[in-house]
Amino acid sequence: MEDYLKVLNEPQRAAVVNTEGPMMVIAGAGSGKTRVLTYRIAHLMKKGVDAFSILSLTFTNKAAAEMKERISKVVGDSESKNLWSGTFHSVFAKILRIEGHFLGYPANFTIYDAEDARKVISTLIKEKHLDKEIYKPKSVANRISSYKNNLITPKGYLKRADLQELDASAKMPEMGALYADYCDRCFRAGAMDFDDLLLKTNEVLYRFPEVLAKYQGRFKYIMVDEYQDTNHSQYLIVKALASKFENVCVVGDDAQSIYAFRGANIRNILNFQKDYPQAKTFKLEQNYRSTNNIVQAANSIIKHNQDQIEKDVWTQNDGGEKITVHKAISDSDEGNYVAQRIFEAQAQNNSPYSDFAILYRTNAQSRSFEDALRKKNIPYRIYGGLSFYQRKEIKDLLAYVRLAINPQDEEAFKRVINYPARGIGATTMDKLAIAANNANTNIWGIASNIDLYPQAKINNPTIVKIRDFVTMIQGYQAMLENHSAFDVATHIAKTSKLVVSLGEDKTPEGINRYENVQELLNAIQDFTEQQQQLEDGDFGLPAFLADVALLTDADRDDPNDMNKVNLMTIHLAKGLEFPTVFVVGMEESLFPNLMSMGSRADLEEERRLFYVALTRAETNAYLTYAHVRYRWGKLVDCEPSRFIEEVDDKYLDHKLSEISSFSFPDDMSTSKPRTSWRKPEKKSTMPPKKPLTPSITPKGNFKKASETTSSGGTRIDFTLEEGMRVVHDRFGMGTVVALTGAASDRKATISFDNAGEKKLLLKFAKLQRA
DNA sequence: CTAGTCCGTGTGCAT
DNA sequence: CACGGACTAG
Repeated sequence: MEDYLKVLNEPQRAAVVNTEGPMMVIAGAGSGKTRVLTYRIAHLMKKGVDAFSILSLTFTNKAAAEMKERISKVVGDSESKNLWSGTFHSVFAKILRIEGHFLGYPANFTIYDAEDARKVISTLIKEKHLDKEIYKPKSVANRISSYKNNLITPKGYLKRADLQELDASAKMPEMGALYADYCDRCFRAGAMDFDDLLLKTNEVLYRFPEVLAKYQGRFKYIMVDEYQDTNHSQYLIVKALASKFENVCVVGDDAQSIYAFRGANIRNILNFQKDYPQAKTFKLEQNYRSTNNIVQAANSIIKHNQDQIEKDVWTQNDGGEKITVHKAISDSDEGNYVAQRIFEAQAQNNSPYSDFAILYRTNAQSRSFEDALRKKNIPYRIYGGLSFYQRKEIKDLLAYVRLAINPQDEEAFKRVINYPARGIGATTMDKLAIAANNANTNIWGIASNIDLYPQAKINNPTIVKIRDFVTMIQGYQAMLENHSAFDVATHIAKTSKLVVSLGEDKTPEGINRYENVQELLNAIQDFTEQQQQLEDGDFGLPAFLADVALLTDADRDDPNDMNKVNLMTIHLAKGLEFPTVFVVGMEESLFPNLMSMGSRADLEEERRLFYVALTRAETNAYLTYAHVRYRWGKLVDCEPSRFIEEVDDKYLDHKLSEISSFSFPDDMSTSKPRTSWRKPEKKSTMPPKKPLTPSITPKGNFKKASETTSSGGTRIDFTLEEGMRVVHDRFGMGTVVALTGAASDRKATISFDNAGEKKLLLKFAKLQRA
């Protein structure tokens, strides 16, 4: 048991031991915030507070899991087990599964992701014959989302003349009706979207005093991380839950508020003192993460913002290297430069690849870095973008699962009713939808009682097909009770013919899709096994599906992904740190993004984003930009970002790319030296670069799941024997203990060095000989 | 009803 | 460029 209080500095210790009453911790970047949160919880528990009465809200589920692990090292496993921690969305989804019935939702309600939500909206726009050029589904969705995050219900909307005017002046007078219908459709499908998870939590807390009392009484201590990124809806939940004991501790940094676009309200942190006049405030200003050079450079950036809480981030760390600024010729040259730096650093210092992070403003920028890293055989992992669970083939299979669990789920129904093709097409779907609207029920209500709705005018052969489909889903439903998630999922995969039809596609993309589905089944198998090992585990499919929609790429952490270069957006990098960070695409209209250059507030948020990016670095930071880059499939000229100039020049080291051997493609007239770079030119200390070929690389179109490595996944091409050493994609190294079954049912029991003993189906497990 | 093809439109970050 | 939606031929 470590003496945790000794390893803390003065303000950190004060924040940990001050357990009673409201308090706010303003934590500068790298100031040991996580440590404070962790030890504060541990400290509470050592004082005898039951973990059961502590609620801890973090930014990612992964952060929550890590925190829990660290806490259990101080107070023990059995103590920390009952701690409630996770993201707002996951914690309150759990509460809504218990309390949602007060609002008329089933416990197994579906969580609609952004795609589902947009499809519902598109359907409504079509049904209402609205002009989809004006009512763009995406902007309608954004508006609805912002209403919800501000707790404006469809009824509330009718009272808000200002909002109605705003929508009317955007030529969307039907916005209110659309919003109301959208809510109805979700409700009749037994579905909540992401915003509902917060909105409905508020609703159930405010409308049902007994529910409020239950959770107020339970959560005696509440901690909220990244408070600067909470929106109004989240703010109200915290306020309601904390109002009995008022032991609420919020931690944040206004300088790192980067989620205004999804409703985060920076005033939540700025006004905390007003909400709780007796609140104590602690400031953590000593940075332990970065070199002095990086800390000071970051300070010099954020100074340009007007809105902020005064603080002085400092460090005792060494000065360190200056930040390298590099101008690349093109986006692919930028990729090559970064890959080359990583290659050299790796060769010289033998640093692990995972020490490096490439951070960009937009997901679309990942391409050139993937290509460059792949060329050099440098392993990497991409976070975000199209995450695994958003892939079409994955969502298709999960749609069957969703239907089995909640047949009311209309988006799932529409997704798979005719996939694989069963002769139920658009015409029939239209008839079903109309019948559902008329009968004020959902599509499943019609389909499962098709005989009761002759007015739907569906012809007999089609009725038979619908009945077959319904029977199939009901069969799945019946299995849920007493079968494991893996059993049901494999059964669904087989009998729905989905996997068969995927397997027929022999194109590289098709094979990829097939493998992704196998990987999903693997994940379900892992889940089943893990749950079976727990004494109170729930290995059913509903438990698996419950928070699948809320998983992010950061939460999927495989041992095998350990030693890889990290590629992600700056947003996703929040809360992380790396020895070496490349902030790439430092160009006007990319970063700051064109969309954010309209107002001071938006621009300040971009600047905070830059601050976040730079403060991820521990020892080395690079800022790179390109002279020309492919955007929308076309070459465009770029100007260096204003943010580079905003960094105090004494912390920077400018390096210019040798352009001599570069010849522009014919279609580019701009061979004029566009040196808008006005800083005094310093002689580059870098070794002269090799002549560059303008590598307009052939687009290798293989982007698999969230990762791609130079060595593709290999099927088993050797004979397994007991005692053999093998490597698994996720579990790492292990020894074969036993082999059972035959053919496609052949299983191996493998004792993994770090992941314990697992029984794996060989047709799924991608094993390699060690 | 299906499957294949073309066209046009958008790409900002994300629970 | 890349995806989804619309259109058209069987």
